[in-house]
Amino acid sequence: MARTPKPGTPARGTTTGRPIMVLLDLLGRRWAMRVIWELHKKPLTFRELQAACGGISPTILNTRVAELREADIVAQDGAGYSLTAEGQRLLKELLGLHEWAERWAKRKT
Amino acid sequence: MARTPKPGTPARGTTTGRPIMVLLDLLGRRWAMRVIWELHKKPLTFRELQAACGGISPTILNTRVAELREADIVAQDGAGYSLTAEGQRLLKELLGLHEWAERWAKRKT
DNA sequence: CTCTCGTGCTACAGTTTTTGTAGCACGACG
DNA sequence: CGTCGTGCTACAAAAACTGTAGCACGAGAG
Repeated sequence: MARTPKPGTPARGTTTGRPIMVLLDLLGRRWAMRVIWELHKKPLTFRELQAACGGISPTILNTRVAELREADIVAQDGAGYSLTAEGQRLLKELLGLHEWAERWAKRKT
Repeated sequence: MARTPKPGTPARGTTTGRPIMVLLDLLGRRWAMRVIWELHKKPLTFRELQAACGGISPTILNTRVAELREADIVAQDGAGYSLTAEGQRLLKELLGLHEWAERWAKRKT
């Protein structure tokens, strides 16, 4: 499959490697943010993570997890998968999205 | 193409329609966040937006823009495409990602 | 009116990504 | 040895995305 984007190298829709563009490419891949989200509470095994994501196929989970690991967002140790320090900081930003989503859901159509 | 996820209706990997899950599905589609990002400064025409995203194909741009419009994040008027009030709030959350990305790019490997 | 220009957008075929199911190889335990 | 749970791979089918071409429309010029 495709290459993991890294800051300083071209990503989808840009050749400059601007960090935000690289990040948007990385997080814009299916399940990427969800995986980070599901690791918020505690480390999970591969299969727990798979179940937490509603039965995502192992193929793509493995791909995403490998990318996030290369990006230093997720780590793997004996106990399974967990967020790195960077990953935890990123999760905090996703919490902002959570708040936004809650308000968004309440908007009157 | 696929259905636009809405809060309260099932999204990828969930049947509950939890707002954050719905949002992660919506934003996890290719180019979705990038489109929001590129509208930060001023409204853009379809073709300006296309160029801003590095030549994204019109097919998918149109799909994304329609989804974001249904989600009340992007609006379309005579002057082109722009962010709604909701969209502007969401953009602020993406700015958090920007800061994170800048620090991330500077980390020593 | 006609010609040109830029617009939003669609058609369509080709490619890449994602999905779903099956199951392998390994280590721990009995 | 047999069984269990683990991380993960194989592979074919389906869905998403890409790239190019070009249509239909409205505004402005002649």
